[in-house]
Amino acid sequence: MKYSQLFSKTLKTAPNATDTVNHRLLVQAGFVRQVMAGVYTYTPLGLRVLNKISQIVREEMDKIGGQEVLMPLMHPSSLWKKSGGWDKVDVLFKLKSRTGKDYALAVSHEETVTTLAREFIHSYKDMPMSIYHIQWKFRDELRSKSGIMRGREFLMKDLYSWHATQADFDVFYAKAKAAYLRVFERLGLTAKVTEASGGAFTEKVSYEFEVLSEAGEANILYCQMCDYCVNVDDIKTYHEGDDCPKCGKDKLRPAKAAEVGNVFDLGQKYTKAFDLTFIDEKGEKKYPIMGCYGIGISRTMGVLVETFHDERGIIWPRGVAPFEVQLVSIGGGSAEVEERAEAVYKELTQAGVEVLFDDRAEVSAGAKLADADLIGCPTRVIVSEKTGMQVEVKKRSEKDSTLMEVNELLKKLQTLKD
RNA sequence: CGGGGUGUGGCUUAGAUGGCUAAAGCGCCGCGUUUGGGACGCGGAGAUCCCCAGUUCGAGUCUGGGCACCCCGACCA
Repeated sequence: MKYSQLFSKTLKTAPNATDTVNHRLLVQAGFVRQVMAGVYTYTPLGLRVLNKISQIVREEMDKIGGQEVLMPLMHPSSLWKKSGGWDKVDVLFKLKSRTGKDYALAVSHEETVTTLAREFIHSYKDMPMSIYHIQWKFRDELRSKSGIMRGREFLMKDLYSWHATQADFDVFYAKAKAAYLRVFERLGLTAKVTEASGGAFTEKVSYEFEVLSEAGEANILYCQMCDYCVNVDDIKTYHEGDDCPKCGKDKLRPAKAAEVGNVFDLGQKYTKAFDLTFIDEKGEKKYPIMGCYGIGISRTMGVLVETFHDERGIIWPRGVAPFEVQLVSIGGGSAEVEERAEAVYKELTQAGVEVLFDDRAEVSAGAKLADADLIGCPTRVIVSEKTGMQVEVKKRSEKDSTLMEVNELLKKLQTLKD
């Protein structure tokens, strides 16, 4: 992609009315635009990141046997009346059709998915089964905030699983937790498995995946010697300074964190409410055990910016960057530099490298470098009169740059991929 | 939903006590000079001053109502 052709452009002056780093940088660098409170448009640049996060999540869900589906945003009110959510869920958006019928916008998809599963799950042989989708959710928050970290509309991956026995559920639950940790590791984030309440979903303990962040809303207590972590807003048993209940080797420390994922043991709550039954080996009719597992895709994008940035801009981890390389030509007056940069662009692109090529001839070197830092692609490549037949390569996260041949650069990029 | 704040070209803002053609920087268009950390000159386009009422000879400015956005809190399937 050539910067001159790119739909979005960077802003020189920071946007007004942005409370958090992710909001300011994402707007300034041109990844998102706010449409109204808590609702955002993702530009081509922003959508690339969202898609990369989705893809990593998708791969890990597929690995544990999840099958991707796509369920709708708009639901009939009957679905929500059946579960009680129509009256109980205060953040539910409700709407009326022209003929006066009631509909709801998806807060989540337990109702829809359980209804769907009734069609296909009839026997213990149909389980374990898990399906997921990546779809927008709507929640009528009293106050959205923190940029894309708490929107009224947000992208979420939600997976649902059904099991004939609790033991089978427990096996899958552990697999799902492990998959979540792999997702966040691939995203470059350290997520703590955190004990929390099940909210309106279940009486049981649920697990949240929390990333330490000042922009987060969760208050957690965690142990630095082991992986113990608890959400203190939900579970008030522990206090700051208490000995770790798991390893006992350290005192619990308080921190702010952002919830990027969660897993719930729903038991038979929804299978009973929607009368989803199966026949077991003995011919007896039973309700499956159900689990649900969410990852906030758009929130995670915000958390990534909160986690990876400096005073100049965003520093995207390799796996989620909109482009792997930002190629900058300096000395735009020179036809020779232009030609060489164009050739490097072609060579990298043809080798399968995703390149954002700042081909603007009339823009000063300083402006281009500042924009490259702001947008935050992991690798910056400069072609100028100084670089001769080589290119200057610098990591966004590092200070020093190196001159090298394009071939060397390609080899290096390949190594990073593996 | 309670409290506080803000609404002026695409963006960031200035416009005391009401007054003449609404100002600047950035961005945009044209011409020229520039090109290793946000260059410069000259010329130009672009504004229903959030909306609706009202007060007044006269409203971006005052009054009332509404809407939107932001912050703090509450809420957060």
